Amino acid sequence: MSENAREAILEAARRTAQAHGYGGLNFRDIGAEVGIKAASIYHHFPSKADLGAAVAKRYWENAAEALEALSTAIGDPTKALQAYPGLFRRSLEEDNRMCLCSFMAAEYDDLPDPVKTEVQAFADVNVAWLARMLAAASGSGSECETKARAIFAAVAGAQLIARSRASLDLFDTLIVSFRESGLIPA
Amino acid sequence: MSENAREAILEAARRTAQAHGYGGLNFRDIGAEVGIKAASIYHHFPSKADLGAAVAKRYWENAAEALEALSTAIGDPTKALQAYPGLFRRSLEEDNRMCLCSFMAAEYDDLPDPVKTEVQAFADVNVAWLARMLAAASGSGSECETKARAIFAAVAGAQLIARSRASLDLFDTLIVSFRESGLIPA
DNA sequence: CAAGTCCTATCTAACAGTTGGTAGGACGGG
DNA sequence: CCCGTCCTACCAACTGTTAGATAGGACTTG
Repeated sequence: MSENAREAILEAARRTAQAHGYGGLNFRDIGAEVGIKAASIYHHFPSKADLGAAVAKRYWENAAEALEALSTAIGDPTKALQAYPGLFRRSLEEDNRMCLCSFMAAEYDDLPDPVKTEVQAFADVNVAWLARMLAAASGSGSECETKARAIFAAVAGAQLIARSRASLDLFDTLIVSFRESGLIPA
Repeated sequence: MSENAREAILEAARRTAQAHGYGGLNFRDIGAEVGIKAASIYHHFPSKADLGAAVAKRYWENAAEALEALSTAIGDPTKALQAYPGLFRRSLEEDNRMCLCSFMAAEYDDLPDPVKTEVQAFADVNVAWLARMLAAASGSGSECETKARAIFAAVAGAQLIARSRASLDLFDTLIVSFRESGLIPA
């Protein structure tokens, strides 16, 4: 139960943070979920800030992997772009949770610096992937990164709004709307 | 100092909530900002939930007024639509704050029911106004409300992302991108 | 007018619970 | 025996909330 516990802590913390944010993280609840006492978590993470940063880092690393998997599995960049919002949909499917980094973007003022860094990395990873897909799909454009940022922001916003209604349908409708307007290539 | 104190409390709570969310609200800090002790706030609001609901309600009421003022001042609905993101920009201008209700949308799981209601009212007010402008601008369409929701979500997302970089420029760029893609009428 | 009564707005003081974090010991496997 | 892992027990800070007191003004009443 060495690396096992660490993994379990990270996983429990991620799930909690996706529903209640960084501020909603607390050692006792995480411990209870893992089957460990709160104080024991300090054996794996020296502080809450470190745990938060570790969670956020793992989060964007997993996102990066998922994006790579998506683009290699689908091949066609336009179709990969169409599948992109599905990743955000999955968080909503998991008990109406939201993207960890969107939540933390809201909490930005109260985040320890190391956590802020990881949150930004998540956005960077997404924008970079989107820009690559856009470039591959339309064969050009220095504005690819700008467009990528717009797609990222819009999808994050759709998730936020849909969450406040606990409605997957609303999320789907919003994405369709983005597609019809031309924000996301069709 | 009767209604005066109540006003001051609401104002301080709004400013705090726009930066730290509902969870970031606490009676002692609000009291200190107003120049009153925490316990005295209970003379004006029976509980934190009530204060939160009052703040959120006033927030969307003010938003509704601002939207009316915008559309009557500008006249042309297309130009009013173009000016819409400016309202969200203003929050960022005020010390990188964000829309109260976007923040609370993230905190949705932890919100008392009366607060949830007011948060949704804010979204409704925005969508209704946007739908009206869209209908007036393009003379038609039952999908106006759908489009309105998409614009609302995208602008909220842009604000969220821009906040996490503390960058007004980023916000402006995102809005321009929405306009160029056709999401917001040009 | 004076005295008594009430209301409003605020205070001090404390409560019970929760938080992040620390100190020091128990215990099992190599 | 010692090291990795976990524990119990605690602390100080902070939370929402309550109880009870106080100061001052307004109203009523003798």
